[in-house]
Amino acid sequence: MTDDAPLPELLMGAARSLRRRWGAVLEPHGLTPHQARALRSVSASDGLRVSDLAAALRIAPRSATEVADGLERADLVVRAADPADRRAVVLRATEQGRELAARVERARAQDAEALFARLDEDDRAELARLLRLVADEGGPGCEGPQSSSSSRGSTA
Amino acid sequence: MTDDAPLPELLMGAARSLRRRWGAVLEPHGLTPHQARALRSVSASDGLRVSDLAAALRIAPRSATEVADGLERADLVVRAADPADRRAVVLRATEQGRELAARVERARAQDAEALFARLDEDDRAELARLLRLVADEGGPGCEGPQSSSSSRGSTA
DNA sequence: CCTCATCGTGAGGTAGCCTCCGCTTCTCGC
DNA sequence: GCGAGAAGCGGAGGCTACCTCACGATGAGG
Repeated sequence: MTDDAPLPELLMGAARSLRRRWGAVLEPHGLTPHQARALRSVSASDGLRVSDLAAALRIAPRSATEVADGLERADLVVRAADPADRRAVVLRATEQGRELAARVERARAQDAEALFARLDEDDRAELARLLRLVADEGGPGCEGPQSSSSSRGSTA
Repeated sequence: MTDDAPLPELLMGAARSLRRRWGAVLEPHGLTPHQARALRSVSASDGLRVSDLAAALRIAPRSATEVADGLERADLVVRAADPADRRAVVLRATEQGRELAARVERARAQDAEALFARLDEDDRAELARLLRLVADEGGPGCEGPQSSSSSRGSTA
C-alpha cells in the first residue's frame, strides 16, 4: 500500500503501529503510557523525586504529581519524605509496582519482538543505525517544559 | 548517546523528532497537526464530507466537526450543502486555504529533507523498505472510531 | 406514506496537560 | 543565627482535544 509514501509518512506510520501495540499491551493492566513509563522510571531508581519524574516524562512538574497520584492510587508506588531534603517527595515502587513493571516490560519486549519479527539481524542493525542518524538531535528544538534538577541522593 | 537503545525507543525517538519539527513548521501558520492534515485532505478532494474527514483523521465524526469549525473560522475552508445529499455537508478549501495547504506542504517537505539530509539515497531507500515492513499492518488492531462512508460525488 | 438508517452537530463529560499561587524547607551571605 | 531568595510539591482553575448520547433533517425501501 502507498508505495510512494514519503519517508515521514512511513516513519509516522511505523511509530503509530508501535504506539498502538504498546497501548494494547498496557490496557489490560490499566496503565496509561505515561504511567507505564513513570512506573518504569520509579522502579529503576530507588527513590525518584517528583521533579525528576517530570524531567523523565518531559512534562511539567505539576503534571508529574498527577501521574504519581495515579500510580499511588493503584498502590504501585508510595510517596515518602526524602530524608535528605524534606521539601522533596520520593516515589518508590511497591512490591506489586515492581512486579507489574517487570511484567509490562516483558510484554513490551515480547510485543516489540513480534513487530520486528519480519526483520532479520542485519535489517535490525541497519534500521537501528538509520534511526539513530535521524533521531539524534535534541539540541535547539527541545522546548518542552523542563526543570533540570539532578540532585538525587536519597540513597539513605 | 544511548547506543544500547532498543529499536522501539529509537523508532519512537525518530518519530518524536519528526513530530516536533512538524509542529514547529505548523506553528507560525497557526495550525494544529490535525488541522493541517484536514486542510490537506480537503484541498486534495473537491468537496469532502465531514464524515469522510473524520475517517481520514481517524477521529469520531463529532470531533471532525470541530476540526472543520477551526478551519472555517480561519477562512481556510467553507461548508456547503452537498447537492447530492442534503443531509451532508461538504467542505471545500478556499483560495487561501489551498494556498496555505500548498505552503505548508512545501515547508514540510523542506523540513523533512533537512531531517533526512544525513541519509544518502541508498540509506533512504533502505529505511523506507524497513519501515514499510514494520508499519504495514492495520488489519485487526485498528480499533479507532470509524464510519467508512465513501460516497463522494458532489462534482456538481 | 411509514419506517428506518444516515448525516451533521448541540450538549455534556473525561483525560491530560498547563500556569499561577502558596506553603514548607533548603541554602547562602552576613 | 538569621533573613532573603530559591527550590520542591501540590491546590485551584483553565485549556484542548477527544469522546458518547440525543436530536432534527434528510434519504431509501417497502
